[in-house]
Amino acid sequence: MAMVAEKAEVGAGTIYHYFESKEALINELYQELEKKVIVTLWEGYPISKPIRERFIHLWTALLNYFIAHPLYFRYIEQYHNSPYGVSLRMDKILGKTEDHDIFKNLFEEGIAQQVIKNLPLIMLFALAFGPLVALARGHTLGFIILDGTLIAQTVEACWDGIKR
Amino acid sequence: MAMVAEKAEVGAGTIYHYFESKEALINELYQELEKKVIVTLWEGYPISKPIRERFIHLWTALLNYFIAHPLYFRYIEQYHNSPYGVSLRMDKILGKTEDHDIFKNLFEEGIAQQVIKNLPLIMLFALAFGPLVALARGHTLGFIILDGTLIAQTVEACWDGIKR
Amino acid sequence: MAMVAEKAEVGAGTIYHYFESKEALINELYQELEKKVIVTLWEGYPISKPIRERFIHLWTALLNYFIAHPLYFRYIEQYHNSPYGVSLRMDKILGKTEDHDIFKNLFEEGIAQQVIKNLPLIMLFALAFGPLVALARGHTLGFIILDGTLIAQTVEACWDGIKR
Amino acid sequence: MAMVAEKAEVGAGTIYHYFESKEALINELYQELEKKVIVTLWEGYPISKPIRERFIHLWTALLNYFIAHPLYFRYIEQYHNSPYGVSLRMDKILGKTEDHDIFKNLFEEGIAQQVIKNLPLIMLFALAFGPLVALARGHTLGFIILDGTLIAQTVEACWDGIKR
DNA sequence: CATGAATGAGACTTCATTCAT
DNA sequence: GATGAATGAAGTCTCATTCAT
Repeated sequence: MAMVAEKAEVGAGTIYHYFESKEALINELYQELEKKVIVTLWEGYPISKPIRERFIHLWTALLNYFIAHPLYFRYIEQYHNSPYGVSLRMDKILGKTEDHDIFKNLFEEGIAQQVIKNLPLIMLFALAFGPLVALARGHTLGFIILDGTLIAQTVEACWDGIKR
Repeated sequence: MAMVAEKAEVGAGTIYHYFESKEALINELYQELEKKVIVTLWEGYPISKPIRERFIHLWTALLNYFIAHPLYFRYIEQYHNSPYGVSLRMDKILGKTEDHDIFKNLFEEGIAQQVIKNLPLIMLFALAFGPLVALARGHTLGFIILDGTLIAQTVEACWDGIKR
Repeated sequence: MAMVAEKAEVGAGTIYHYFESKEALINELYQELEKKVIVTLWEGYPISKPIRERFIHLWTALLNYFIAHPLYFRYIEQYHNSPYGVSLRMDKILGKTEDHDIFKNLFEEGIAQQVIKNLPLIMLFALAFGPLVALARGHTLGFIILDGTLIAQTVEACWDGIKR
Repeated sequence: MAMVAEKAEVGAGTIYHYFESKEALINELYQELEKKVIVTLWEGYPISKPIRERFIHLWTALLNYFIAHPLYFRYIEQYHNSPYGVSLRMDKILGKTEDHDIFKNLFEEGIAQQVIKNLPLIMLFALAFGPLVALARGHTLGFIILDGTLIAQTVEACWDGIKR
């Protein structure tokens, strides 16, 4: 908190006018970032195009967003792997938050159209986002430098993983 | 450290006869776990079978190991997402540790035989292990219950992701 | 102070237009409550009746007032047992405040008439108000429920303590 | 806690090896003081003498103890008037602690022998200890200087208050 | 070797007070 | 006069590490 206050150039106590506790600050920041991600996903979403194209759009948009905002990505990831994030996680798995809905709907439609493998949603999430997160992390930590070609190849590979 | 000492039923200072610091303890424990994982991967490894079968063996063995030892998995994952893990990670990417070699060799052979997509190794790792980690985490946190069928389907999907 | 401002439905800073400091607020509130107590004591004071009857009136009126206004009592008691109250207390002992005067005069008259024990005033105060405060506290905290009979018995007992 | 540590000439954290929290420290200290008080009360207790003499012994011993240990008295009193003390108080009223038992037994015997007024125990406590506490406080704060004569007169007056 | 009491920097949080609007 | 955001010292507590026994 001391560091946050210093970066914000305010007194230590000032933070507590805006956030009830450290925990509240962490949660609210997470939710703010999540909203931004959702907005990004919807931008230019080809709603009437085939499943595959829509998937590629979403996946690519998400990865690009994380690449463009490495701090956001690190924060979201740390949050997910922290005690703060666990309760929220349960809700998400149960489909209570908006951002998962985009993918959830896409996957369900894909299954119905027999374009996507008939696997539990959670497996499809794992197949689609597991690699994405691994890549974003690798990029953030400086292990890979992702360019358009690589991203295109990888999203294609992910599609191969989930498509029928 | 106090809790570790208590669990170990030794005095707080005793730890420092065996480990130079908390950081050293954490690192050495990680390396110990990693060795165990490598041993597991080699058990029953079908060294002369086709790439695909070998991949399926390794992937399945790894996931099963994590499912059987959720505490090991949690520790390894936390370690990777912590400051302690970052330096080590660099070394790995550069191919300095054994466990990556198994996969590295497999992937390189697969690329050479034109069975596996010609992507940078790091992308293949992401495509293969990203989903695995996501699944293991979901299982550890109680969000999914993985059975043999589900695992078989998922490893197949991962293979679809990396195969040519 | 924040809570006071909220209860008063004013801004936090507004308090400082009316009171110089927290300490001043506390002291002024105490003095206001004390005035109210004194007014109560004088109500229906049987000025021409015997010492005993006057004592019983005052004692009973005071206890009843505290029972009727438990928040006032708690405030007065806390004040007395706080650093704020100590300086004021010195003055009182020295007879500088009005409310003690009522009792002081009564006691002095009682001593002169040889109706009350010839003890230092401060002992008489202790004998008369010590039990009263203990009772009021017990009532406020819910340990006793005082009714007219009990109060009458107790004031009689207090009189027994100070009478010759 | 900082001041406690300094007085004890130990580091701030050291306190927490001996007491789980500030609250625990406060409670344990209180209980220690209470034990000392009880020991004092029993010293030279004239167990086979009349009620009156026993009462005078106990009352005088208690007051003398408080006079001799003003810091103990201040601590005990502050404790009683603090949130820490309230829960304990309930138990006491219900007669669960030893020190009240001495007086409780004495009072009950006195009531049975028709030597003491037939009032609820809590009133007798108020009549006996209310003045004692007031005196001890006055002494501690320097408002009175108590000598043997004064004490003897006051305990007699207290006895007048509770005796039949 | 083993112990565990001691350390003290640093973490989160509260709160009386100020001051620009 | 009124506001309430800002302040920062001070409070309680934690924890990796040391060292005399």
